[in-house]
Amino acid sequence: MITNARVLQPEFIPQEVKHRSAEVSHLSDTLRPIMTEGRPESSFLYGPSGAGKTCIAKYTVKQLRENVVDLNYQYVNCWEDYSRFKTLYRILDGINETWDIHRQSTPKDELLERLRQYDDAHYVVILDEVDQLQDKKVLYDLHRIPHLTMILIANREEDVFSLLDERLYSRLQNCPRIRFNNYDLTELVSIIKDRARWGLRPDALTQSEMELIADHAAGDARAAIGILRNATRMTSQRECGQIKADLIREAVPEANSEIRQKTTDKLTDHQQTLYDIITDSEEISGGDLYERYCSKVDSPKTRRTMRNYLSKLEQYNLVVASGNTKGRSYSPQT
DNA sequence: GATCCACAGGAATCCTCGGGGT
DNA sequence: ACCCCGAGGATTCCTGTGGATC
Repeated sequence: MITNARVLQPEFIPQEVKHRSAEVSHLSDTLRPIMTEGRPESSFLYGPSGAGKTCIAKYTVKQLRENVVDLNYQYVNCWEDYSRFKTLYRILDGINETWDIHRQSTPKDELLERLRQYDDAHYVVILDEVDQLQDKKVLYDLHRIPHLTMILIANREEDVFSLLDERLYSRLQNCPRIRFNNYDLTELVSIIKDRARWGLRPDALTQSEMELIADHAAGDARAAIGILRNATRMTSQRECGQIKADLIREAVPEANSEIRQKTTDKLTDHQQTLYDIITDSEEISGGDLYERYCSKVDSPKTRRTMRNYLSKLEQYNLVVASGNTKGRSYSPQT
């Protein structure tokens, strides 16, 4: 049934993208000075998950690379490379300058210094999930690197801009900001149709099943492709040639928990314990939470550390906190 | 309204780990 | 073998906030 499994993978970038031509041309206009040896501004893409931000950023840079003789680029996921060191390391890695860097042994800001000395083709760096960066100052430093242009990506504008300090804010506040909205139903259907066309046998998926997937994905293309991928896998396991509606419905919770699993995998044992307590208890106050946490683990961390963990869980969209000071409570994200 | 309390979260400091240099 | 250094996590200390109580 499957003719090309690659197109069902989340990181697949298609040859052509649909429904985002305005965003693509806005971004490529911003980057255009590269072609004339100028220095483009950094830009900022924001919008809900699955709205195509990462895909469009990669796609646009890829297009540009096909038209420009020489252009380096690197994709950095700030969720994974959240510290200053890791971010800079990843960026240097994109221009093969890490061959002799051994973790902490390098002097302070040697990495930045090396980037400053970089004097080759223009370098475009995509910083995805930039709100997860621990140290926003690295953005300021990167901003001052010659030949380097950043494409910043985040869910919400204010998550990034509210955390910037004065200097950086004044530099970035006028950068092009490109807003991404959720896909509507027909757009999602046509995205699914393309993937099915590229990756599945022609009769594997009917129009009404595509609409069902799109409906469950609620505007989120990543979710839609996840559902399609899972439904496809389940269908082929049952040695059936066609993806049926009931299997799609079955694939929905699986796709959702797959996405959640990806984030909870990144939690430490202590964070996981806190998360479990919160999911078990529906809603819980900070004090009760700490008590239960202490009774569950051997050597509990301090209250302050727990608060750090909680704000991390909140940032990861795993829990929601309601209330400000006294009487604040935590509940699982629905 | 003054006081107390529970809590949030920023800043400074401490602790630990891993790797290099001597 | 020893010391030193930087990074990053955890802890300590602190200030601020808003509800509860008198």
